[in-house]
Amino acid sequence: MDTLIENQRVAVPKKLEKMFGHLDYKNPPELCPVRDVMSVASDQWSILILLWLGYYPVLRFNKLKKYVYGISNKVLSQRLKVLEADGYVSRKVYAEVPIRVEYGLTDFGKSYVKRLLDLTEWMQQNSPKVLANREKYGLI
Amino acid sequence: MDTLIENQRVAVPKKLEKMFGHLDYKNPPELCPVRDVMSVASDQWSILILLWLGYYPVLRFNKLKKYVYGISNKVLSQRLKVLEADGYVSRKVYAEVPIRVEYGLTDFGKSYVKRLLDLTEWMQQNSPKVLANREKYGLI
DNA sequence: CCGCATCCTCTCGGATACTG
DNA sequence: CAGTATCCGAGAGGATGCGG
Repeated sequence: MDTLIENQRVAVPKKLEKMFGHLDYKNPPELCPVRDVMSVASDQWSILILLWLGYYPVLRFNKLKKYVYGISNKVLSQRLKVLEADGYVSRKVYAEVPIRVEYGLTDFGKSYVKRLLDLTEWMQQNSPKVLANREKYGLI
Repeated sequence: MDTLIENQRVAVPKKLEKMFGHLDYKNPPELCPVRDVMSVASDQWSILILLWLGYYPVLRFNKLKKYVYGISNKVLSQRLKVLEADGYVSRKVYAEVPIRVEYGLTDFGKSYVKRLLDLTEWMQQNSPKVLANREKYGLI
């Protein structure tokens, strides 16, 4: 592009170059797999679900609902279905009475949760700073 | 808790223990700083904005709008305001005519984008797998 | 050029009740 | 117990036009 040269690039170019092949604004978003995958994997509720499933190897529907505080039946089952379809979550049904369904992470899901934990760990460590920033910003 | 012992914990306990102090379902979500910070920092549009600002050290409003393909005026300025308030983004106004406004990352923002890149890099590498999973799931 | 104000649409998500 | 079905309200977000 003509204007791309206007600005200098930051110093971590390798990663970025690779990333922005996909995020290039000339590619319509519906063709960008990263945005596609992201829309599922970085959804607020999905993150919480995945984290809890990372914590407990196996959780049943209502247990999960209790842990993912505030989530509704509808959203929980929606998210679980999508997360299963995308390969993060496994679902095992036991034909007992009453029925028992156990959710867990696939190996793929575990590998994602590992990354996710790095991010949320950062958030946890830095949340005081963010809240302080927000405070300060409000006062100016 | 009584029921916490029912399931075994996964093998990465250190990180998780720390995390789940905050994600404990006994803490209402509005008191959980991680969920709070996350709601801004892992928003779909915010991620794209931050990534582009990580790519170019400085971007003006309309340039940014072009790169973050599909975003509207309203959402872009909303997100920028919040991201600025939370300390990720810097905003510099030049009193020229016509006015010029330059957006960039703060050091804090850069440290977050670094983590973010790990995640999106994972997504980029694994998006084929996700799409394949999704495909397969649909066919069953 | 930046970005707010307005309007209007439309999807997401909450609550509840019900079934295999 | 594990969800689905239905209804409904809130609010996110798109489009546009204007003002600083």
